[in-house]
Amino acid sequence: MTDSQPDTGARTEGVQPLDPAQLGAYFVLMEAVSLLQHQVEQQLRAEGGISYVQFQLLARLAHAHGPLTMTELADGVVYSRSGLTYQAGLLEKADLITRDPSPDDDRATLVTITDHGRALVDGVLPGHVQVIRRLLFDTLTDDDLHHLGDIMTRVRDHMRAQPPRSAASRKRRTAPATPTAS
Amino acid sequence: MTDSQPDTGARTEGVQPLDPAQLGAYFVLMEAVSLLQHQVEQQLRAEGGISYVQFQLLARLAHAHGPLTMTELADGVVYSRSGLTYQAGLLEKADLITRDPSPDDDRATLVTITDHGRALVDGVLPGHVQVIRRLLFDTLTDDDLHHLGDIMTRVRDHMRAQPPRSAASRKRRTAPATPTAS
DNA sequence: TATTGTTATACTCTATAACTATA
DNA sequence: TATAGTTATAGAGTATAACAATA
Repeated sequence: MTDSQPDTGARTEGVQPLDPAQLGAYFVLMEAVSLLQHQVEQQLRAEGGISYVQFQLLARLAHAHGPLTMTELADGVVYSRSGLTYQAGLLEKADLITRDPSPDDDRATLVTITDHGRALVDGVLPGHVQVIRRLLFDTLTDDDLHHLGDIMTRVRDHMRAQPPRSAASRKRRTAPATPTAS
Repeated sequence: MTDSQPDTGARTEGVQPLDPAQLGAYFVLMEAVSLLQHQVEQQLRAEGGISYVQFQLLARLAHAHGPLTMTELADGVVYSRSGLTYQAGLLEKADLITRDPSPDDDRATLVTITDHGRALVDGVLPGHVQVIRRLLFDTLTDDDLHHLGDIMTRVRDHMRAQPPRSAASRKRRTAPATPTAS
């Protein structure tokens, strides 16, 4: 938080306020997911010694058919290149992944999950599933479930299709390079 | 991440795996909200110089009719007492809140939002609303909206009613586990 | 020139434990 | 004894900018 307040006055004139139902839905969504994230982090930390970000990276690698480049791996999980390098460094040190130069593109790094990494994902998954079933699915009907999946898929696709907001849009997803406008 | 892997073997035998629709809905939910959180943080930081947590605290105070104690303020927003003290310190330093001893209970601290704090919330809200409308509500029908709100309200209430999971349940969560009118 | 990835660095945030003071 | 809050401190994570190497 900066001491002086940045431009609060971004062309906000004439903005229609959300109706209470919309605002309420938004806040409840954020609150519920925040609680869920917290519990999920606890479970992953306790049973696997990893964060949710690390779990996502490992799960993505475990699900892929072969190695992924750093850029492919980052997509949607981490929002800065250096952030991914940091996480990859931790995962490599823990022998959960390996990094090797790509034969196709000498700039690229290929990331591969190790047997140890797969074992960790497999070991952690049942407990993970238990948590999300207990917290999320126990209160949902089949109809709720499908509606939720449908809604969030649409929302996600919509957000991914959006041009990176802050003007300078040339950079790809991994590095929005948003110059803290002020 | 620890070097040695903690107990992965929490009684996970016989756990029914989630079906693909459930797992998919879960992952999409987490991904979509993560993207949303990121965009929202950007907007708040750029236009108000505050984080989402700080925005929540200020919004809660602005919405309340009077001052709140630290404990009341923490509810659901922050998961450790020291975390709240830290955030309150920042907000106080920026003249967005004040902290005073409570006349009713000499152990308690009463937190009050300042005019500056209210102005900040008011100034930041239109842009905030723009962002969530553009990212979230533009793709949702009225039916989606109500279903989403309904679902997440149920999920939140369910999670708040859950007993603190981690075996050693001695410590009360920062949150008294009481519904928040929305 | 643009892209891939790493490094150095500074900063924000969170959480545990020890502590004070009051109920 | 239990609760409210603060402090000290340590650790995890993130982002920016500068950099090297390749396409």
